[in-house]
Amino acid sequence: MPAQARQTVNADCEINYVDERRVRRARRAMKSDEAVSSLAETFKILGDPTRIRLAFALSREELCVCDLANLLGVSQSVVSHSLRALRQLKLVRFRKEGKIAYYTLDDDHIASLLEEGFRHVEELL
Amino acid sequence: MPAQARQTVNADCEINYVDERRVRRARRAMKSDEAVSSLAETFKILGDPTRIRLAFALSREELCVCDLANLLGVSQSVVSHSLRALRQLKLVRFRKEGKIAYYTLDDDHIASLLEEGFRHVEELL
DNA sequence: ACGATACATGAACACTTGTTCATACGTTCA
DNA sequence: TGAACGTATGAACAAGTGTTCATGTATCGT
Repeated sequence: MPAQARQTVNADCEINYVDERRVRRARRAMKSDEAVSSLAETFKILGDPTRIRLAFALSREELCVCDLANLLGVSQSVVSHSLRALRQLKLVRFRKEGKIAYYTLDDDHIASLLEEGFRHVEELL
Repeated sequence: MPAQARQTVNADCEINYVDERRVRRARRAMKSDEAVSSLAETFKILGDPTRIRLAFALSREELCVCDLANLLGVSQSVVSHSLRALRQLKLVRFRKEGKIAYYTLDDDHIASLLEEGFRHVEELL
């Protein structure tokens, strides 16, 4: 047990068995607070069935708000609010053609994220 | 405009311009409700800075609860509660050695998810 | 056996979130 | 210009969430 271990201070466990090497390696690898909280917001937005279905559909097809409401079987208001959330995080983008707004995924990373996520959960069924 | 378009019914927009082909393609590609809500729960759990840092650290190092608390600078209770959430979704697993619980990521998909997610957000900084 | 340690958990609270309802905005068409 | 349509948004409420505090359980050293 390394001597420095005793330096670590935590209200609940001021312990002396801490594996300092592992902690230090983990600390060095850790991402910035900015990146972490930004990623947390992204995951939080995707942590909703409606928005997942929206994003997934938009990763395959460009669709307008009304099409999306029909596709998902939810109200136009829900779609609009949901799209706003996705828009604010730049997950989707849209173009307007007259009064119709056509949405698509803004980022290939998000499509990959969804693919990878579905691979994960489908493995557990 | 295809005739079937009129079949689509939605309280807010019973429209006739719907692009039926796109909607049908999207509907066919859509994942099952089970997969979607399961993925939503996974993202929801990861939609929190503390749990992201926990998961990310555990993707690099096997660590005990107290090490994690020290690493993240949070209370043992927060770590325990957070790990429980991750455990319930089978995102982490642990082994007990005496009174010490060593945690690791349970699934490579989750590590990929985090990597892909960080690539996404770091591109927007 | 006893105290200390490492971890888990339940309750309670402040805070956030998703949905609904109503309404507003911009565009098209007659 | 006015009505109908597609979309956006604000307010309000129920439901869910993260944190704290207190306490419980299991293990270790003495």
